[in-house]
Amino acid sequence: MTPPSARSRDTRQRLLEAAGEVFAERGFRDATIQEICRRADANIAAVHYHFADKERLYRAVIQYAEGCAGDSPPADIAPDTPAEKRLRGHIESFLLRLLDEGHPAWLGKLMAREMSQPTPALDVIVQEKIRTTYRRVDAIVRELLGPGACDDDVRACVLSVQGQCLFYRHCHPVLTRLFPGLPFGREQVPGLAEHITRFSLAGIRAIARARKAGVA
Amino acid sequence: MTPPSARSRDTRQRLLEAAGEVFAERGFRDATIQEICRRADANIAAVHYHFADKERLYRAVIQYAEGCAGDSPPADIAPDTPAEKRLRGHIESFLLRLLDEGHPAWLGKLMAREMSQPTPALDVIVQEKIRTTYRRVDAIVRELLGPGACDDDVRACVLSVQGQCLFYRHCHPVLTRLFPGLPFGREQVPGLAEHITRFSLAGIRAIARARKAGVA
DNA sequence: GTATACTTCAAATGTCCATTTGAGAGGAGA
DNA sequence: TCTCCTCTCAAATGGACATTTGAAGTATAC
Repeated sequence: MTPPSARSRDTRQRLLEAAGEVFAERGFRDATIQEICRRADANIAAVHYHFADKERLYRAVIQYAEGCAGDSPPADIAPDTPAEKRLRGHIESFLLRLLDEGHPAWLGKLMAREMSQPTPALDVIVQEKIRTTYRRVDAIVRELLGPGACDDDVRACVLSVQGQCLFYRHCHPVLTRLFPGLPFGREQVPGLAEHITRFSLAGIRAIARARKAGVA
Repeated sequence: MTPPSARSRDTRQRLLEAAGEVFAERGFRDATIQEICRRADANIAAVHYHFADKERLYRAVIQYAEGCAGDSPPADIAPDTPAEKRLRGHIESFLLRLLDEGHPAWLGKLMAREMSQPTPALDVIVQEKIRTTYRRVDAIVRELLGPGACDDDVRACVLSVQGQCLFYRHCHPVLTRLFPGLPFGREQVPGLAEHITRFSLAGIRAIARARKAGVA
């Protein structure tokens, strides 16, 4: 047994990157091993040597992606920041992850794909990533809604916030067709975050008021 | 030349319905003609006889779907209804179209699929359907925002509303995993519509206020 | 330097489907 | 009844890919 050589790790790495791109662009089924290997500049058989088969390659990509984008709560935000600012911070970093075309550009796309067209990998993703993000937003919204908030209201508000953000990823193809001139990339994130935050804060406060009125 | 017989139209029809289901469930690529024909109780070759090939079958399904779900603005709402009520009406009927598991259950799913994973058919859909829906919401939001509203604000608000609605379709697989007990089907539409309307009305008003403050 | 395990390679192999084919059923009109 | 269509059927055909194979190549330990 020899430890994996540098060359081997290299090929493996290149395959993961290339596969991430291709899976994100085309989806699991439409992605071909040939194209992945072409982009990774590797032999067809390399995939089967390093990952056994296409499905396990896909699983490895998902794991790799999860590792890349650490949990990344906007780390530069102190925990005692007011909830309004934390909401703004979350929305901005979430949008950035979704719209960024930079390094693991494919990460957001891949996740979005899993959400609307799940493979067995989704179960793992939900457990390990989505739940964490959800809890963070849950805490923020709960604080904004105030002490008496019922779980249903909290959940609905969290989903309203996340829904607004995810829209720009899921419906990107529609947006580019509906507004041919307008860009929806990382440049637009601050502006979008500003809007979604303002919109959502007002929404959350309205739910809080309605709740109190209803209970009283 | 004999006009298409009743039997023929029958088979064609059954194929369209079955294909709609299967395409919605599995996507264009993963759907197999075999399964479509099995569900339609038709022979494999029937697809090629009636539609020439898989792609043209798909196009026919899209057209058929567009025909089915007419433009369906909540028709029972008079045009002079206040904008708040019209917003509520739109949200409810839009959600219903997205979450309904009834007759053309696959319609919403198919559209959602096109949005995040477009085929060439998306261009047509945008032109013929999405733009229409967009314009309707645009008018409502514009009225709510008041006369001075700039186009950017209107657009952002429209997308916030649509984003919240579409979320429940696009992320349905995630929701069922994140909240295993909770249902997200047509039964839930009134409650969801209530929340999204309240949330969005407050959001839109906040944007209107911010606009005025910024301009003044 | 050579033996051994790790890694790459090009060329099969096999499978899953879309698509084609040619032979018939069924029905309307002469 | 005969004939010409329309429509259905079961069995090929063919292509696109994932996967396998066995022969090299390459590094590392000794």
